[in-house]
Amino acid sequence: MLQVQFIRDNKEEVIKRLKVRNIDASSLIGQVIVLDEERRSLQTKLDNTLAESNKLSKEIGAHFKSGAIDKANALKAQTGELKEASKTYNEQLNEKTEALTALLYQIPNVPHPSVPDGKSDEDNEEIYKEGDVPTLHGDALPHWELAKKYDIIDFDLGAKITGAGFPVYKGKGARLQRALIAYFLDKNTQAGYKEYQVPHMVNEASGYGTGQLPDKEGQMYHVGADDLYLIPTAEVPVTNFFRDEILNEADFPICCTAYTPCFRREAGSYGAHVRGLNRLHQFDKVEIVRVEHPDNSYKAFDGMLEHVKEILRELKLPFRILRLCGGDLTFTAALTFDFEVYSTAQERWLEISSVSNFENYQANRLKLRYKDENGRSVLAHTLNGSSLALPRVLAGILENCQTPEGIKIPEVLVPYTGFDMIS
RNA sequence: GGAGAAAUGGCAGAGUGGUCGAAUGCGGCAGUCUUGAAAACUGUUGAGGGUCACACCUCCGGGGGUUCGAAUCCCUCUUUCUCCGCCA
Repeated sequence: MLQVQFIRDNKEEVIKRLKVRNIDASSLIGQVIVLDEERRSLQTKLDNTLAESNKLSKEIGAHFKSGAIDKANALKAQTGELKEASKTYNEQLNEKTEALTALLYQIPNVPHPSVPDGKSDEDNEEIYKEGDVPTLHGDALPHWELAKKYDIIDFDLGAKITGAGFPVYKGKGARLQRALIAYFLDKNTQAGYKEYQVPHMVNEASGYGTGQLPDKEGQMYHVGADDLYLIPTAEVPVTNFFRDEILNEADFPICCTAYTPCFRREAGSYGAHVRGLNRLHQFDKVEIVRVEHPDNSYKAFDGMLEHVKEILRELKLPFRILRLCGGDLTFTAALTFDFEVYSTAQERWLEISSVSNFENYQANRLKLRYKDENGRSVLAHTLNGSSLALPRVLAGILENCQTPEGIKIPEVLVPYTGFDMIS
């Protein structure tokens, strides 16, 4: 969430920049400022009451010690009123604080100045394109047909044992998945990201920390008996490593990578665009997460883009990069670039990576800070990106690398798969 | 799953109702000494709110309670450790 202090100091700027997201936040912002003033005024009243009460208690103690029981009891009689007052102030203060927090949760991150206006994904700006779209043979198939033809992904079997959106990978398909995971992790660790294996369920506090809760509750699978959530992305457990931490400047940069399955309920999304691997309830992803000094976060962001580019280049997949417009930007991000691979057989672009800088928006929820040179606690910046999401990369490979003889495995993956052709 | 013990500042560890935001040691930082370093010595060193700055307030695993007053007593939750059971 945004810092109240920041909102107070930059009221007009915040409203102006939130307009890029097509929202008029002026009323929300106004309420925040009023509530914060009320909150602080109550805090002062409470503090003063408590101060008086503390003072009396000390005097009572002193009187008891010196044997002046009468004086002590006389003072005791005075404390009741103060106690009542502080109780009332405290309740009011809690109400205000809760109301303020609830409001702050409703305000999305302020977009970076470079974020273009726009309403939907159609307004995203293509800023980069690389790779040649292959010319496929006449019988080219979409990946779900190829998956069936070569018996490498079984959607029906997944539906039988679990439900729609939970595919079973078989034989060379399973091996190719494992190869991609290993390859991505190797690329990431070579680039300086530290590898982690993390729990696939998180508690409520972690959900709040990265912003899945309270708003997107319905998008996560919830295990009621133990009140845990299946992670929708490794971003959640990894970023929450740093919840309530105070780092040193020397700790930067912090670069993490983790492979996890990702679970998403994706309620209400059906139709042609979710066919096959395009949208799943469970999929695999290798994620990169960075915690950075605010001065360095955009440089780190560029570095992440280059890193993802390098991987796609090695896989020889045609891709483009989009700068998301205000309307398509996720709630917590200040700037997001999406990577899309061109699916030749489907004749459409598939999103395979999303790289975002959250600036200090997540850090404020997480209370993730560092000590600056003056010894002050300052919020750090967090960033993350997919490097990469498996299903659509797999779809891209299957569709773009198909030949009449079979699927030709990209060269860099062959050491991982142990085969160069699926036929 | 059953029985018991515990949770205090970066770490270790005192503190069982008032003068405790908290002894002491280690670590960190600054200084003295030194050509420099080490050692020694001196000082300093948790977080949040609040203020122009002070003052002041809150925080001793989380939440609630008793009391004029709680790190200290009570309830509850969580976590850790030991023993038993089960188990990949």
